[in-house]
Amino acid sequence: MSIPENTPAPNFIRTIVTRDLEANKNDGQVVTRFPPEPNGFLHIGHAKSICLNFGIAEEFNGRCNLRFDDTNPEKESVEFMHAIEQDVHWLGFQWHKICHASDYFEQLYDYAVQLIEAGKAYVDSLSAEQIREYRGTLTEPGRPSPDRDRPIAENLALFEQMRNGDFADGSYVLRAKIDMASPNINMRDPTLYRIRRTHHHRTGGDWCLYPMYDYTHCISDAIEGITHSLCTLEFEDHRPLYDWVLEELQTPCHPRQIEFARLSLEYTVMSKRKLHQLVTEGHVHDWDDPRMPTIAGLRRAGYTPAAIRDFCERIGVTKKDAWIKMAVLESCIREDLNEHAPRAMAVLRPLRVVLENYPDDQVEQLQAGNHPQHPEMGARSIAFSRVLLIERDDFSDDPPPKYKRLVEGGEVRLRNAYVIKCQRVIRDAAGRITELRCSYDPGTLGRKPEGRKVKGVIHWLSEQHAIAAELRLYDRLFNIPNPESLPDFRDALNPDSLEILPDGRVEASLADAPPGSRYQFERTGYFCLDPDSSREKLVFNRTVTLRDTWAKR
RNA sequence: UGGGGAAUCGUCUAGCGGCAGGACUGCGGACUCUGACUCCGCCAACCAAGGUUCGAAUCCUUGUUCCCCAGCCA
Repeated sequence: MSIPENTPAPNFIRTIVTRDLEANKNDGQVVTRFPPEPNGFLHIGHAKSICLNFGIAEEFNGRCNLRFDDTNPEKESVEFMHAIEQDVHWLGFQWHKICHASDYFEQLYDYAVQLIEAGKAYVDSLSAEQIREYRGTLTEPGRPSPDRDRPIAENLALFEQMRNGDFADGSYVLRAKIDMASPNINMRDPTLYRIRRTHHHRTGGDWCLYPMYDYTHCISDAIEGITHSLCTLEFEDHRPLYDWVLEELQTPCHPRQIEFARLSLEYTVMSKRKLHQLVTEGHVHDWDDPRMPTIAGLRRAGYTPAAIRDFCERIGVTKKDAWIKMAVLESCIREDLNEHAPRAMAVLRPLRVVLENYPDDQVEQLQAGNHPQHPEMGARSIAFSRVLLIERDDFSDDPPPKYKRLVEGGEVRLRNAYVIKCQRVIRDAAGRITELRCSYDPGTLGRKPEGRKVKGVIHWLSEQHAIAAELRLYDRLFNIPNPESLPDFRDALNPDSLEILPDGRVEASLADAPPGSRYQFERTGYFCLDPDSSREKLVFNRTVTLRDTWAKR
């Protein structure tokens, strides 16, 4: 795993920060921030930003704030805020402090007054539609609003009245006075404040006037003494506005905005609007559904913070629009879990095996190592008896070439136990296999069989000792790499993204496993105990399958 | 002939005038009481055309393709 200890891979932002430090900019300080809007759960794309911002701060002995960009109360909530805090923390990062743009509302208001006094902002009575018309198009310049040259004193009075609630929602806005002919549309007198009589989750009913992102973000950065303000590519055209506000206001600190490419992951969607839709329309169970690309979903699926951080390191940071394959994420979690997850045996789709030459009333406690490469992880006992359960897939009455598992008349090794031979196949009236009658070779416990080679090894459970478990098998949520390319992304939803196996069995040693614990069920995949589990019924989520070079053939 | 960005193996990424390297994937093989892991090997790239230079992925010119922007969202 290539996380904190190792030197991180070079990227253009680290290069910039290193150069700034060498040039002794910002008094040798590095201060970053992760600025989510609390209007949804964090997803793997946010993890990239979190790892970048907290990672840069960590690497250069700086600080990173967690700042909530809570300027649009209509969509935000404390619930989302808490979920975000939990997720950042779970990823293993510690913020220097938690901040809220809403904490700066008073300062922001004062700064706006300064802007008005300097003749750099005005109160506009144009409607939203009119503002759009006046803005011009990509190829044609805009026209000035009739209110553009409103006298400063009048602007001041009006702005105060806006704050006092004297006007209806939407009747007035405060706009920056920049350049209606700018080729950059963001500079055509952008809106700074709008009137919204909405309860804010932190300031309650204190305000009916809320600042816009472009105005709020740069000032918040300046207030917090941010040195490097890292954001995604779509804000590149906003940088002139970011700089304009801070220059006009002569703030004590002027952070440098640097843009990088957001994460795009194949077979999922990343837009919050669409994730919202998946939840509210019931295509998934909740924000933490293991099929969701949210941090909470990945956590519930069994992903580890280390794997997610490793992933963010592996994908790199550039300005190029890139599509990351799901295989990269899966490789990260397999690498981590292969190393750290204890092994156990589980039978997903049981098939009964009766050992005809094994005493009816005998039970042996066999020892099984918890990790093949790490004996220090210990071992546990597994009961062995006359009636066993094996995986249905591990027997075939029509084996393909090179099939190494059990066939009629053939032998197979039971993992951590004996070699058995299939004598007879029992079928029901419909011809479906209901049971296998086998014999075991008592001389093969911990020993190779004599005079022959047994290639196959399969997992098993003693029927009377195994405990019931529901196994939830997850697959990709969408069946095309880029669902957002469709007119309606929901058309690409994978109908088989969840398969529930209600009649699975797991070994008894798992009876007291705590929710969230992760295991490798040998030969089938990595699983994580779901919070839906109860004493009566264990529920496991499949995090990811094992690599399977056989299945690929 | 609006503005802002980006182009390197299939994918992601390193490179900063001097042997195009790594990761994921794929394909062979070895090992194996997990068809896992591990190990060995292989396939595979500088968007194009010019120019500068002893030497160009890198510098210059001209193209091409892709992405973003016309919220009182962030």
